Amino acid sequence: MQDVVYGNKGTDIFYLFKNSIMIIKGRTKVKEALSSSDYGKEFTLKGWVRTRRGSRNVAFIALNDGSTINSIQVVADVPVFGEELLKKITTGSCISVTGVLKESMGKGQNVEIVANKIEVYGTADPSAYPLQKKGHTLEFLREIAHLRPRTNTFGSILRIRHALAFAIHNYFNDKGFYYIHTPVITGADAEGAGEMFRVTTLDLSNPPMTNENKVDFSEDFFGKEANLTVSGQLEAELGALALSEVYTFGPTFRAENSNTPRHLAEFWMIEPEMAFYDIDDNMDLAEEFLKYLLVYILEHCREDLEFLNKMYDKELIERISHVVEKKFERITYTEAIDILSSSGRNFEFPTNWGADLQSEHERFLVEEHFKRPVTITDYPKTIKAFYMKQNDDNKTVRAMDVLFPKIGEIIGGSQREEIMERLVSRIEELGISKDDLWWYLDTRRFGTAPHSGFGLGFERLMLFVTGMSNIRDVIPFPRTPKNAEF
RNA sequence: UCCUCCUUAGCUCAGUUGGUUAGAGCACCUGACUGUUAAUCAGGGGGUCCUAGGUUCAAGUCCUAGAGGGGGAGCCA
Repeated sequence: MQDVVYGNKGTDIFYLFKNSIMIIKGRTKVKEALSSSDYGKEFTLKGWVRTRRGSRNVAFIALNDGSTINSIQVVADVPVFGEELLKKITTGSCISVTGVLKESMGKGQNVEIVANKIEVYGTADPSAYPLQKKGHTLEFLREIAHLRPRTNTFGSILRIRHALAFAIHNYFNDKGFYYIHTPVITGADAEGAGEMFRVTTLDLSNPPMTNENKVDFSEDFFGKEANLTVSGQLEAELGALALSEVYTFGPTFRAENSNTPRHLAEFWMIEPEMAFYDIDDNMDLAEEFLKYLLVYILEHCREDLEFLNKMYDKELIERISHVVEKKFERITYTEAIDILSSSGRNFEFPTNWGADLQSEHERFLVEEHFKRPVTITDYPKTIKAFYMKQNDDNKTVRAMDVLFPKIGEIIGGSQREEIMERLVSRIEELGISKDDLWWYLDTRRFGTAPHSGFGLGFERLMLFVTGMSNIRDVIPFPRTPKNAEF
């Protein structure tokens, strides 16, 4: 690598680094080679073998290094390399190939590498290697999550996952938001967002006990009960009431016994929190944010999207584009109930004001009635969290849920209650311990401000963007009830 | 957690009213083949029928319980 000299033109430094990454120690990535037209030039490529086929005289090796969904065809003369070497090059093996780029004689690819030198880094016993050239079910691939990144499907998903995460940081950074790291271990037990995983170093077979015959957590590592976070929101609010606009993006844990294609015990959540935003500003941000991310993926992950569109979901790209183009519908909870009850539809669960909307209701609104994403606001306070801003009707709160086609609720958020008296009275009504939240309440005591925020489930968005139907297939190593393998 | 369906070869599945030695395609192995595209052709090996009980002369098949998985629901992101 060349020395990096800081100088007059910052952009030069960027390109210096960029080039040094494209070609590392003389290695070229498959993606670069495939888009090259330097016919006759020698390249060295390294990657994993997808298939090998051929005849007595010539072997064709499909080589993939994950830089793109496409594999490059390596052509090897059998007499030159010998059957002994070529025998080792089976599906799943890892090789280094040095050869000359040529226009392909065969159909199906534009360029190919005619090998001069092949080195086998690692063989993969074909009778034991679980991945075949044929397609596998997603259920089977879940059982071999350590190898599934080597498939076309999971290569695409992981590249899209990366791009989506990158786009999230990009969006917020450009907009002047600060990324803050909220704690993964929390002593606050009052968030009410679900069952929590306990964090402890106590000896579970012989824990210290109090006089009242309860486990004595004062002896535990933190001197009190501690859990894995179910949300970074309360801490994010602290950041927003100092830095104005912040966001979190980190792992979140829920110990709910949820066995569905939409729930994980460990998932990633994005939680922006903004001072001086009311509920309408919040909705505007959520819509712009989602559309930015979808456009980013459409522009940067085209080949992967086309693959997923072809193999799993024929309407994927069309659906994403549709959401980008349409203005999200905005209605209140009360309006939603009216639409549902006058729809003439026979729902399994009848609608009545005060009850939460069921999946079937959300699907009807999004997929049949409006045919576009719907943001529902002003829910009854009885079915929403304590921190949401109370409306003057004394019945509803300034909550907002964004509902997406196919996957339902993708964003849940609200304007927050910034008035101390109202917040405390709500906390007391719900029987939540005020003492545990002293630090949160201090923000309302000292320089409180109107503010809003929302939570976006990263894997839920991944479901929408990839067209996958099970959330276990959009995270590398899913954690669900009875499953923490790998 | 509830409802429902499923579990047979490495993978995907068939297996009739319970009845001899449990099958197929693909994969794998061997061989053939002058550039293949999920290569093709011929031959071969490969089974704890999820687990534990039970009914029966006889269970892959019927019954009970359990485990794992899919779909739906609830909780939610």
